[in-house]
Amino acid sequence: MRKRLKRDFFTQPTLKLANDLLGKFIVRNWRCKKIVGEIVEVEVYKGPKDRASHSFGGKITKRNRIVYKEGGYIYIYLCYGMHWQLNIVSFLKGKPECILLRALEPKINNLHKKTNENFTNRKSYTLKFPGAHGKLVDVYNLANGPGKLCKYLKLNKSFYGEDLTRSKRIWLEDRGVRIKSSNIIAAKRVGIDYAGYYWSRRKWRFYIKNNPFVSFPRLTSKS
DNA sequence: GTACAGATTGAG
DNA sequence: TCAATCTGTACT
Repeated sequence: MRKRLKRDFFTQPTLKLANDLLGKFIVRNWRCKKIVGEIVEVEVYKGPKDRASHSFGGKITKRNRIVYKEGGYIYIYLCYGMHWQLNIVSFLKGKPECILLRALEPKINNLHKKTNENFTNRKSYTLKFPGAHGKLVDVYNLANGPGKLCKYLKLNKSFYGEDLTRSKRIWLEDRGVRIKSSNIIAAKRVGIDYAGYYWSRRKWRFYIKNNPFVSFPRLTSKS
């Protein structure tokens, strides 16, 4: 089952959509190949009340204007001058809310077939496969963070405003995976302590329980 | 025009 | 623990 997700999926209320995104597949058409990943970790930004959101206070800028559209568009921006961050605009037109994709479980063709010859199974979480230039790449470190995720999917500024329901180079699919709510962990968002006690402690980061592909952010302060 | 901080990452 | 690297935003 491979069903492309349509507008009605993306216009769901943001917190509901965030939970529904877990287990969905993101597909990137790149040079006649498909780069695929299963979404395993997301984070909600619910402006204009949310102090951590780029649309806090109803602010509209050239950068964030896309989040005022209805759900299904891509909001992508550069962070720290070098890392792209992929967000999916959610909910209704005029509601500036979005969901940051933080980690994917990469789906690589013939992963298991190749395992016998080229893969080395070391510790529990170090599965490796030969990358583009013959170099060994750790699958678990390929898309376990918002910046690395964009690198894996080969995304850049040109995807700003891309419509996930129509685009020929990137879209989302339902492949029949269902994540039970008891297997979804809600946690504090990452890297937004500047938003103050109330907003930074909201548990709007969601990830699949026990999934080894989620990001492991360093603890900068007490959790 | 200028100053500054940031929804991160990988190296030391 | 720290620097890389650039753009939006809020000032002068």
